[in-house]
Amino acid sequence: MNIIPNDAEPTEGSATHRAYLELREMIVTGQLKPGEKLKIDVLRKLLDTGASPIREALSLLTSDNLVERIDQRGFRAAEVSAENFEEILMLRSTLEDLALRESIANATDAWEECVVLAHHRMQRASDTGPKSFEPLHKAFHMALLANAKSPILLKFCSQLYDLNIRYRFLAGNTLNYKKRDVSEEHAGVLEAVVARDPDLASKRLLHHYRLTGEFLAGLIGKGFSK
Amino acid sequence: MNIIPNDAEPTEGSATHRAYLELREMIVTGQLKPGEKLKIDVLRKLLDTGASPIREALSLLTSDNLVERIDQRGFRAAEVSAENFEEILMLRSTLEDLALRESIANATDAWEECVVLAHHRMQRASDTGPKSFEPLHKAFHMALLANAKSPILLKFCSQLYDLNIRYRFLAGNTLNYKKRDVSEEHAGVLEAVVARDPDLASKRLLHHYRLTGEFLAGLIGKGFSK
DNA sequence: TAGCGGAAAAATATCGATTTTCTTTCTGTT
DNA sequence: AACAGAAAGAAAATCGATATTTTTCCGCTA
Repeated sequence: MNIIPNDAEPTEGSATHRAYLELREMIVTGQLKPGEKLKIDVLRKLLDTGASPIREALSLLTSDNLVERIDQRGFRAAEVSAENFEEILMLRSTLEDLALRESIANATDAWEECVVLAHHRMQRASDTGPKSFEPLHKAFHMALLANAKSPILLKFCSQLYDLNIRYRFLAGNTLNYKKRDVSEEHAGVLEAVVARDPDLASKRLLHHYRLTGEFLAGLIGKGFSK
Repeated sequence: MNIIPNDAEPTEGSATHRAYLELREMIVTGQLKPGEKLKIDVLRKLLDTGASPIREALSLLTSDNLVERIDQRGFRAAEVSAENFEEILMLRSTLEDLALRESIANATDAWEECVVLAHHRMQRASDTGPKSFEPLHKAFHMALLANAKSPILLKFCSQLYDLNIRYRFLAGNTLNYKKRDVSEEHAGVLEAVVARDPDLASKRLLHHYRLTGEFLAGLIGKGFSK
């Protein structure tokens, strides 16, 4: 990530790629609501581009479980539910546990430095808005796992991260989240990673997720109203 | 496939959906080779359809990790490697273990009947060609897991199944596979599931995968030549 | 002869218009 | 008043053509 992150989407990349990033952002942040119909024509005008890039971007977002595609009936933003949230939490716990252990097993100094750096950048941005904090938060979590030589696993984790963070946005602003002792929890995980203690690191990471899960479950309540 | 193939793809569904199924089949069976460039124009003529459905189908196949998309540089069939194979095997073991246990935990008579039925259908087709056997084989394996109330997990398992079976096709014909005691292994899993013994069922299922893995690793050798 | 632009060719990506499919509304009947 | 069926409207899907980008190939220079 660089300085002046947002609004930095001029003409780089293909129209499809830009549409992909924008739509993804809109869905994750809740700007496009769960279950909402995603009409090609509306989005086309909204993003000022053609129908093809939109369709293709939406097709790609289906991979990420952020968009549902119903043949001959268009696209819609993925639904949310308490069950879905639970499932994401469960899968994240399982898969990140796996990835983190593998990552630590392959530990190198270079990787360790990347993690420390990612943590520092996230810390530095902890007082700024979610717009700059969130990407760094994700970067930190992914950096923890990045040393696992398992591309598919990492892809799954990345997807689940996005699905999870979406619930944070849907549950309201993310300020409350940061009010919690998240900072300490992160530091704890980092410490265990630097100590190359897989059990402790995993324990702390999963604890972090469990707390976040309970926290969000509380905000969410039992049901979602569209 | 060949001239006048299954012909069982009339006009049902959208052109995109048909293209998706055909391309997927071609990649899984190795008709489109790993790493091969997938030129829109070639496929367009091959499947006798427009460029849009092809592009969209390829975009959807990226979800399944069967196609790689490089922005502004087109699509290609996913690469294969010994590491990739190992990873798939490892993830499958982990995730199917999870799913199978959850599935058994939620066991109902109706589900049990579906599993028995799927097994029977697969058995009945065990002497026929892979063309009819393979879908039933997949159906059986997915039926085992289907009772887990975890759509995302099941989707992952389904994807990993396809990725795995691709290696079987790439390693040569699937006849050798069936020569093994696969039939007995399947029966063993079924038995344990009917007995609702999660530990035994999982143990047998993972054993089945481990054997298949070793078997394929032997065929594959260390490297893949394009 | 290796390396370096720089056209020409090829392929991708995108657009605008058309066709097909779904959805809603309207109408006549029971 | 309720409902089936038809017709109009809306939206998705697809096509054909064009614009953009990447790749290839060739001649030039050092």
